[in-house]
Amino acid sequence: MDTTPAAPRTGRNEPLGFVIASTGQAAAAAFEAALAETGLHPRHFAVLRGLKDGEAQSQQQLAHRLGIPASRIVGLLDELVRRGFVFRRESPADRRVKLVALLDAGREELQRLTKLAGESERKVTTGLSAGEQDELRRLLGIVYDNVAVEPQGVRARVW
Amino acid sequence: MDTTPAAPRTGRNEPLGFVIASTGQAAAAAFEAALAETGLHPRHFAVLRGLKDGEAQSQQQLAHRLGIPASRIVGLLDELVRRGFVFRRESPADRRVKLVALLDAGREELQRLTKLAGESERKVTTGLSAGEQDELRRLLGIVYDNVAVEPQGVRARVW
DNA sequence: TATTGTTATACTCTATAACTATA
DNA sequence: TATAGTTATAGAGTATAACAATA
Repeated sequence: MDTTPAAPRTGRNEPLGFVIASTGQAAAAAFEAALAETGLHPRHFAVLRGLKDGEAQSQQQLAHRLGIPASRIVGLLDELVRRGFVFRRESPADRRVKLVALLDAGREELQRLTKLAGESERKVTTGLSAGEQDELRRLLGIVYDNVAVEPQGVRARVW
Repeated sequence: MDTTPAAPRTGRNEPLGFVIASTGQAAAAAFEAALAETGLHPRHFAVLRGLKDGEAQSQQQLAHRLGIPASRIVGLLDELVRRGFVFRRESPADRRVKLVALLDAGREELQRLTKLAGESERKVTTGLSAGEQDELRRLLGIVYDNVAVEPQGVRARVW
């Protein structure tokens, strides 16, 4: 017998909030699936992107900029260091601080992930004209400002 | 010093997938917050809605229809029974089966939750004309069909 | 005393599978 | 044997707070 639960049909009169939430979840899941072959999570991608601007920076600067709790950035960086994508070194100015930056392998991995992200983005936008994509962005921006608790224009960290 | 992490600014060139995902998360969080005063989770709301059509039904029918795993419906119903919103009784035809249905208090609670959901929905749609809401629905429908793994038109359960 | 990075603890969530009582 | 409902267990994920080193 069929044991898989039948999800509710998309009633045309489901609340818009529900439609947005479930579409958002599906999009996030699709992106996570797109990265799965690398063994990395979207958050690792976010960290690598946060490091791409060259200059070595402290872990806390990085975490703060990405909206990642300080206690969580450690594990993410551990994994990236373990894979040889990132290195840590002591700050000469303050020995409490660890400066982190990309290695060449990390730059390559970032390219690879960016390519996968682009494919995922293309999948998301299939069938939407450039104008429709702009319109969707605009409408979601309005919704976001309506519901977000954060200061306006600041998005919660999903990836 | 400021310890709250600064979330990344909504760059206008963030991938659309990210914009959708973070907006979806914010919408879901807003709805959950709207229900918080009742002490119930959006999933309880979904269960009550699933029961509103009167006829008593087995827990598994209900779980299957809502896309909730069988082992999870139990706890949700426990809470609703505890609050006097729902009752369980043995099926006369098959004593393994428990039929569940709304009590009057459950119907009242459902109304209350529906009202809160409506307020949340109004908050989501503030500043959007009816036409824009339709357009947003349409565009998200395209995206959903692009990325969803489920059979088309079937939405994952968020609430 | 305060701060950076780190680790440990405790807590929530959830999926899985075991278990019971019926069929 | 199979099924409905239930419960137990284990694992992932995460937030919080404790901690060591340094300022």
